[in-house]
Amino acid sequence: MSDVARLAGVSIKTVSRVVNDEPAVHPDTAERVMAAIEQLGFRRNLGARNLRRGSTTGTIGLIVEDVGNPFYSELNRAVERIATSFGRQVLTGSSEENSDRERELVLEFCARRVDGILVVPAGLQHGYLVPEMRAGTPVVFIDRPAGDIVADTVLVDNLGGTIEAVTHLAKHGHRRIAFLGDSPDIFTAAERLRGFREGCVRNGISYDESLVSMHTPTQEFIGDAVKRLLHGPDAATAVIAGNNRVAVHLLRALAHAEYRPAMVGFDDFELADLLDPPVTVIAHDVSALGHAAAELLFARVQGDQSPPRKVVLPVHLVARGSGEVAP
Amino acid sequence: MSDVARLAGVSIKTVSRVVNDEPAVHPDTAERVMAAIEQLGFRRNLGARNLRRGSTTGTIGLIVEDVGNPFYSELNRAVERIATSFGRQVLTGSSEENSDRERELVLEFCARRVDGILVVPAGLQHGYLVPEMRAGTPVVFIDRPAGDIVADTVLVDNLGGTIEAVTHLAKHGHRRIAFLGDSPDIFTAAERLRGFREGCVRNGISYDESLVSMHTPTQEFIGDAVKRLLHGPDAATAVIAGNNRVAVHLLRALAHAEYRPAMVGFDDFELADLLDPPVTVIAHDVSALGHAAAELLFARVQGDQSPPRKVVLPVHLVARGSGEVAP
DNA sequence: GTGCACTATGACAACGTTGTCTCCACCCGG
DNA sequence: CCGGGTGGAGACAACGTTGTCATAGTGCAC
Repeated sequence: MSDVARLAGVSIKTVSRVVNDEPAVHPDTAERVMAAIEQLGFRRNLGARNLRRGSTTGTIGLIVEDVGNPFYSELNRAVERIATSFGRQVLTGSSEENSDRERELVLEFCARRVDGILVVPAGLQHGYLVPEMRAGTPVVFIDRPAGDIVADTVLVDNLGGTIEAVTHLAKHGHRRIAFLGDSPDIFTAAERLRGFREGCVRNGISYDESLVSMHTPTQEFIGDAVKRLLHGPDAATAVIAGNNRVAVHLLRALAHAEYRPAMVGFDDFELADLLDPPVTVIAHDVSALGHAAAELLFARVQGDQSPPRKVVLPVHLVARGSGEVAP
Repeated sequence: MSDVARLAGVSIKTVSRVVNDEPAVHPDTAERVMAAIEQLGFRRNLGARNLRRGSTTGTIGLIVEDVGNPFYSELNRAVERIATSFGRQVLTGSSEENSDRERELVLEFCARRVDGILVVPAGLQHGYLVPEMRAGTPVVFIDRPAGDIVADTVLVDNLGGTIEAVTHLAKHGHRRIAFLGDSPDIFTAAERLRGFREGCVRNGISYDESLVSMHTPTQEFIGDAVKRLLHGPDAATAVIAGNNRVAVHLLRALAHAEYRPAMVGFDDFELADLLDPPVTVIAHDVSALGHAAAELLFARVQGDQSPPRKVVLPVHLVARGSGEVAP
């Protein structure tokens, strides 16, 4: 900046005035300055600017389990859209379902003085966030609630969705329904299992724990579960996949099976409609999830001091075929 | 920081020493300082630190067409992995295939003093990058080359891949092959079309322009193309989808067709193996693309001054069924 | 000619850090 | 008792900006 000032024969303050479009600069001077800027390829240093002005950095942080998972990348996109409309940029990070990594990312983002943080929490301990939030960094939890603090949260109706799935299968005559969920440490997985149980009760089906499998989904693990739960004389005639990862592995495990149970998945996914049979799912609007969370965050950024809010977004069953077959 | 210093009864420089783990601080003093930090919830301001030290900001920028597209989110993930290993964080942005937006994002990132930029370019004009690159911000182009400047680039073998696709179909007896590509303004689309043409020549098939359709893929447009190219007496017996978006729309358009042509897609995608028939694709390792680009970027960040490099990653055909049917 | 408002510009401090230099107290060997 | 080394700590400037205030020059009404 001082180089530009020297070249243009003005003070550095005048350069500042020009780059900030402040009035009260003579057009000729402004032009000289612009020329110097052009010639030297000057860009103002936003870091220094933010420091001096004490203003916000114009960035927000987004922490998800894995930015490469289509579910989270759709969320990412929705968040980015809102951020852009508020003139902010997005720092992203993958926690890999590891709470230490989550914490590391959050603190790093705070040190960078992001204007706010959106997080799909991996752990259940969020006390470390209290000083940050008190220091004025708003935090909104997405898809899963905070472990041990009260904070803004946007969720989907996991319970209602799974109940609906069970009811749907029961309506088509199924009495033995298996549930394959993600690790029970994950809020959504636990909640959906709760919904499964509740759904059984409401439909007069005795809840059978031996038809439930909760584990981080890998092809191998799901394959084993399929062998165990969907074969033999007492096999389940229908299965619910607890999330999109489980669903994909399950579909692959069933691909060459002689017998295909009825199936409903939680979370919609691309091409579900083109499979044979098309996959019935409990769908929810991931974009809406990101949208709502980001809107809430920016309300906080702009000074909204109202009590922490909890938003629960609706889900709906999309019947495509796989869930409508009789036992 | 001065608050911490006051509370601990030391100078602010000593606080700095403590937070930076510098030696030559008395353990008792350090403990007092730590306690004060804890009590006040102090976090050092990374912006100010970077300003003072003149060091890098520890961030890199990644610009893709759409962070929500699974192809780019996988790329994003690979980039993040490398960035993390270098202790950097990633700012992401979607250009939406709009070169003005791309430019805006790049300049914004530069103003934030990112250590480097990875970009899947939307436009063909990159002169605006010259001052930035001269100022020391390395830029690596991913998936598509820079329009009018020489710069590091990582591509996949679009030409070879499409030739292979044509050859594969020809080997299975097809002589009338349609090509559905993305907008010809996009480098990869144009390059794959070139490969299609070359593939026809090499296999003694006369290149028929009426069997080619190049357009931003929408369900409607692909549906029309299918009606036009794959019906009637002179219809194509096989079709090549120019990228993953085209493939998905094409599959949907063909889902309920009475006649299914043979098909090969460029870009692999999830569940391609579970469709009926499973989709034969020209696959390439998207993670490797991000990996290679990020590695190259960090080499530059760390001072590698060698001439700009152009890396072309191999592709390979994955025969799954859809491409192995006779006319 | 004097006073006043107004325009265009500059000097300087400050944002929150850290690098450099200096200072003081203490210990040790001679 | 003195000189020199060492360990611990502070004063100060500087990073690249911008907000505040001051200044010089101009035009205009009295």
